[in-house]
Amino acid sequence: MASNARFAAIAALAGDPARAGMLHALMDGRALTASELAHVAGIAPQTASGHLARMTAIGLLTVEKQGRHRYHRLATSGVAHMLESIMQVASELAPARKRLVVGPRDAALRKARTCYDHLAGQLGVALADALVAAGHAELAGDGGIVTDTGVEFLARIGIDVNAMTGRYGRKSGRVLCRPCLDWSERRPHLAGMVGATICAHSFDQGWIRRIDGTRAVMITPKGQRVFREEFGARYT
Amino acid sequence: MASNARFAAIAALAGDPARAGMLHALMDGRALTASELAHVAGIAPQTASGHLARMTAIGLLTVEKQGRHRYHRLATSGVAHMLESIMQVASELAPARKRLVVGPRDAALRKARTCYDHLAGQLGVALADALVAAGHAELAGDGGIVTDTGVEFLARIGIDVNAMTGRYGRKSGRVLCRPCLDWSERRPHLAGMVGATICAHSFDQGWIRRIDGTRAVMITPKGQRVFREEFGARYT
DNA sequence: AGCATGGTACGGTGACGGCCGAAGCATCGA
DNA sequence: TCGATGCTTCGGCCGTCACCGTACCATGCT
Repeated sequence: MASNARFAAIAALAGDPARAGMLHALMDGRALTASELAHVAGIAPQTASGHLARMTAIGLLTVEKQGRHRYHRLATSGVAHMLESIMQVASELAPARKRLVVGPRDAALRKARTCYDHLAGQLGVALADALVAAGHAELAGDGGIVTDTGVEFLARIGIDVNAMTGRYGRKSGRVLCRPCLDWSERRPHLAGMVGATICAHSFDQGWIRRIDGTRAVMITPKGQRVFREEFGARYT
Repeated sequence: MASNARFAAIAALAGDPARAGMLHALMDGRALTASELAHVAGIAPQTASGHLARMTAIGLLTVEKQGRHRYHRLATSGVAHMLESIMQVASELAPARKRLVVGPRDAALRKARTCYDHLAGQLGVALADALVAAGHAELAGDGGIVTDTGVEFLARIGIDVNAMTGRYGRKSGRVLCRPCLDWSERRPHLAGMVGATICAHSFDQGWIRRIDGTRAVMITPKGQRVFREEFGARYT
């Protein structure tokens, strides 16, 4: 079939180290400028410009210009999911010895970060674990659901898991969610509609805040209290 | 982080047209010989051999030798899922007008085929629709579940959805399943543990049979009866 | 043993593509 | 209006890699 060419083109775009770095940086769902992306990829701005143009042309990225800046972001959540699944394979295939922490910047990422539109890292996994332990959610490799008590629990905290129903095409009578395997913790955390809603609410309430311009987030004192006492999450 | 290199290497391997063709052919979960793969990719055997060696070396494929044949297959279901998600992006980004049927071989694929370990095409979608319509399953973009009546219904047909529990790491009290977006029908069908079990059972019972050496399957008369009368599936 | 077949190294060729320097546009601030 | 900044286009260099012809190894059949 003809779509094979498209498949190869997309995978090839993701297959260059420089572009992979940019896509990786965009995995937090934010929009970054060409200069920022050039910096994270370690290449000259002209080179980055070319890469970005190609990825935008094929539809992996969308760009919106504001003044003299051009903000690039992942075009769809499907793209984010594709990147996730490649990372998943990459970590499956990684030799077991290669599991060492490389630096303080990495440590912050492992602690808590965003993964496109939801929370990951120790925080993300701990929240997922806590919800499962309390019987508020059920997770398996194939999928997951939020139980009735979970819906109630989240509503009490101020999170309406039905708010984004439309966007995720929910037809079911139950609240479904998607597990997403964490590359640092190697355990599932909450993604999909529910994960995105929790993450957005956490930013809104000031429970978490972005660290400078990275995917890493810091947990505010208020967040510490909420995550530990309300959710019952346990993390170091 | 260092795993970025692995990410890029994997995506780059998938990003070559010839290799993409081979991976695509392996998406049905079967093991194919180097010659067969060279043929579907339209390249010389030596070239294919090199490609296969590289993909095996990085862990995308596994190979088992039988006599003078070497059978290659996708290493893990994670690899299949990665390929799926790339195809998903490729079809999202495809221009709308490009949706034409190209030939009889393609027609067979659209009718019914395997997608790694489960059923896809019109048959796969029709089965999923029928199960949802009967209240036996619930599907959304994020995930899906088989209801209690669904478990009972499938058990009556001879399909034990709990049989493969271990392999899929199910911890939940409910039977979860994974929706997989069909590239030809553009609608979700049943994947994951449940989809794999149904597919395997359908082969066992002689409801479907492979067409020569392709991903396409034909529906036997017995299968026609079962799918229509038992499942209540509607397809042309 | 002898031959055919499936599959794998090796070397050379050609092309695609990543990279940056230099130059050109657009936008913002003074 | 002038300069600074963000970004893009152009041109040329260079490395990488896909490809196949040839040759070589392994298995199986006769």
